[in-house]
Amino acid sequence: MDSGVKKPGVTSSQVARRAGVSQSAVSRTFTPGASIAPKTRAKVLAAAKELGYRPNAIARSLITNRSRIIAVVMAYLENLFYPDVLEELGRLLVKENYRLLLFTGFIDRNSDPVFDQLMQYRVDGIVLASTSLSSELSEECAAAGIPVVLFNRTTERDAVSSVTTRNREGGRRIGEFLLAGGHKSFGYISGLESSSTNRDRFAGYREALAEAGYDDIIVEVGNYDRAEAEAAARKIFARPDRPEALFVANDHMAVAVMDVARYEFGLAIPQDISIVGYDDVGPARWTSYGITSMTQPIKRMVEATVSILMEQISSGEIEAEHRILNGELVVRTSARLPKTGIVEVDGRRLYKPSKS
Amino acid sequence: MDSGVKKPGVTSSQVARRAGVSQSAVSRTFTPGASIAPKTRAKVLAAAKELGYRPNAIARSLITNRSRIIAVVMAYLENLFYPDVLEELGRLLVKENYRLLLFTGFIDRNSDPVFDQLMQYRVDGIVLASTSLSSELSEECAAAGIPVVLFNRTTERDAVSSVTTRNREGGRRIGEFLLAGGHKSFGYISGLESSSTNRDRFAGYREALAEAGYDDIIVEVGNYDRAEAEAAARKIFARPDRPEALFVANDHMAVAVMDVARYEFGLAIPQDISIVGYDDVGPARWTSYGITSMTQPIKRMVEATVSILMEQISSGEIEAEHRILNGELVVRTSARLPKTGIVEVDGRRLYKPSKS
DNA sequence: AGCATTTTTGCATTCGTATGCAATATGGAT
DNA sequence: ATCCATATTGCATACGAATGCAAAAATGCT
Repeated sequence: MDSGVKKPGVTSSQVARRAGVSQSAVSRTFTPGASIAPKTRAKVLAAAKELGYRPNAIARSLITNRSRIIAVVMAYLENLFYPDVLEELGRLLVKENYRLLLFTGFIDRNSDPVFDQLMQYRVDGIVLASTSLSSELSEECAAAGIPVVLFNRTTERDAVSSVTTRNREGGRRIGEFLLAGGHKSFGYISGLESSSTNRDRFAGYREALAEAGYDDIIVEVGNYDRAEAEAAARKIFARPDRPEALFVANDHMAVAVMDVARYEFGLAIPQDISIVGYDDVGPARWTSYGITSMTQPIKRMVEATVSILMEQISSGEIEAEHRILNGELVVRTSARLPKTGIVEVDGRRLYKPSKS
Repeated sequence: MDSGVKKPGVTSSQVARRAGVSQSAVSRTFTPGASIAPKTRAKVLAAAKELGYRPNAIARSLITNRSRIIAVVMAYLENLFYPDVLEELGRLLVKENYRLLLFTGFIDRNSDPVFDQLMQYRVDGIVLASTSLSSELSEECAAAGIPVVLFNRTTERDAVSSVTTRNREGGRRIGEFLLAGGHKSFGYISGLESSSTNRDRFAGYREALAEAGYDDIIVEVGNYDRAEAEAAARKIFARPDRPEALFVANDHMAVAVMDVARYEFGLAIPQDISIVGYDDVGPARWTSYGITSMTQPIKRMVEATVSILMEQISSGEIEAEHRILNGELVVRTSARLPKTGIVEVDGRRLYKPSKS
């Protein structure tokens, strides 16, 4: 009842004494590849087990100058895409013997406390999902030799790597799909206008439509937010020239838009309106929604992220690397089907037009 | 290009030299409440800024024997309840100047590597959500003076605290609600049968029904899993004596069950069947589902969790504490309404029968 | 100014582990 | 048994910051 102190914990010296060896021997026992005789090692392990010893990662970090911790900054967890990413990141990092220090919420202000904390723990790498970093901060990381990977975002900035999918091609594919479905008027509910992801998706969509002669897209801003997406949907659906086809910048918003369409405007999907989303997130697959959506291959994206980190950590070279993966357009029930171009792969229906 | 080494980073000694003071002075500058003259402090801060110095949290932890890291073990992130919890935990811990080390996936086996890692980082506390801990492990934590809090689960085990809601009363309330709605036959789709949460919810439900003379509840196991819940729903809906009312142990499963009811069995909700869930998770609020559901007050649950941790950390006393909060039954459209007992509070409709 | 307090400072040590180096032990070949 | 190459060990030190202690400086009081 006195205290307020955590119990000290067993140290390598205590184990050493118990095993009748030096502290160095204990250290070497727990250092893979170190020079230690099997017999000594066994003695040490026995003593360690008796005392309940575990190497102190903090002390180790201090001397190796490696924390084996990766900071992950992630916000917007209400979009199931990100929890999925997080779970996969956790899995892979553990496999590489790294720990995941999570920062939720955004890094927005300039001299950010979150960033400070992150640097104080001397993390070995940083993953930024649904968040960016000011240029000063990213340069500071580069200067400190800490690799930074943007997840599902990209930037021109030096020394910051990124993992994305071909958002522009994705947007284009969606445009082509809707055109092939025979639609004649088009709308778009955008994500955050400042995000590269949103810009690219829209650019591709617009290109595809423009090539077919459709230059007027009805655009409203949803900012990747449910409530804003609902508001945007209401504006679009209330128009006399309501579009026949609507691309919503991600599924998280598309779900909300579909509810507005059906329950506030009495629209039948896809008879009255076709809706296409992006991410192929959990709810997109639920029967109530069945959203036709561009897939983002989370597993491969996370693999790429981790591999960039591992590579840069072990080489010490922080040269920006940009991995861009392919997605697929999964066809479900939220949009009218084109006559051709739909193929079935592993039980999923994809849109793969067979042009040159 | 040679290297593979992280840049060493600025140390307190370098700052000290630059500022013309001792290393101690630098340390005291960054230690709140330490004895340092304002003038000296200013000099140090200036020098620190010039050099880009940040205290090394690792080195600090080593000597203070406090990592200011809380380990959070969480699985089952596809249930949006948990990402919500995680976000809130992150927010509160940062406010208390703690960091969040996340472990995804379950702790199942006995001598678990995850647990080892967690102990190696000398975390100051542990939060277990959607996961438990074997008795040996929890005792080991207690012995090491590390507080452990179970989130949304409980246990009889000494030295492990817990935060839950009144699941039994919740189940009972749901039973009463369905009875008041005039239903005559009842079903239950269970969560993990080993979880305290599931046991308590079902116990309360059964009690309420038994008191009204209904002893036969049709039960199928969903294990808190979407696919299993769908299978369970199919079994129940295919019965000739399909129940009029169905309590699904959480919303994550209830969503799946509703889709099966509507799209595979053509059932109208709530005309043909009433469905009630638990958690009041995001999708429960979406118009397509509108699930009548027992709320779990995430914010207050997280507050309780953090406050238990902070208290035990600062006192050094690891005495198991069990906080049990109240939930409310939010009434939406997935279940037939009783004639009385529905009140509106802050725009939400709640079921609050006015019995003694 | 002189003395007593209080505040501020620097010194030296400590936390628990890793590692270069020199010393010692081991094994093999002769 | 002797010698040499190799494997293993312990010693001593370093990592970066916090802190008890004593010395030094600043302040208050008469």
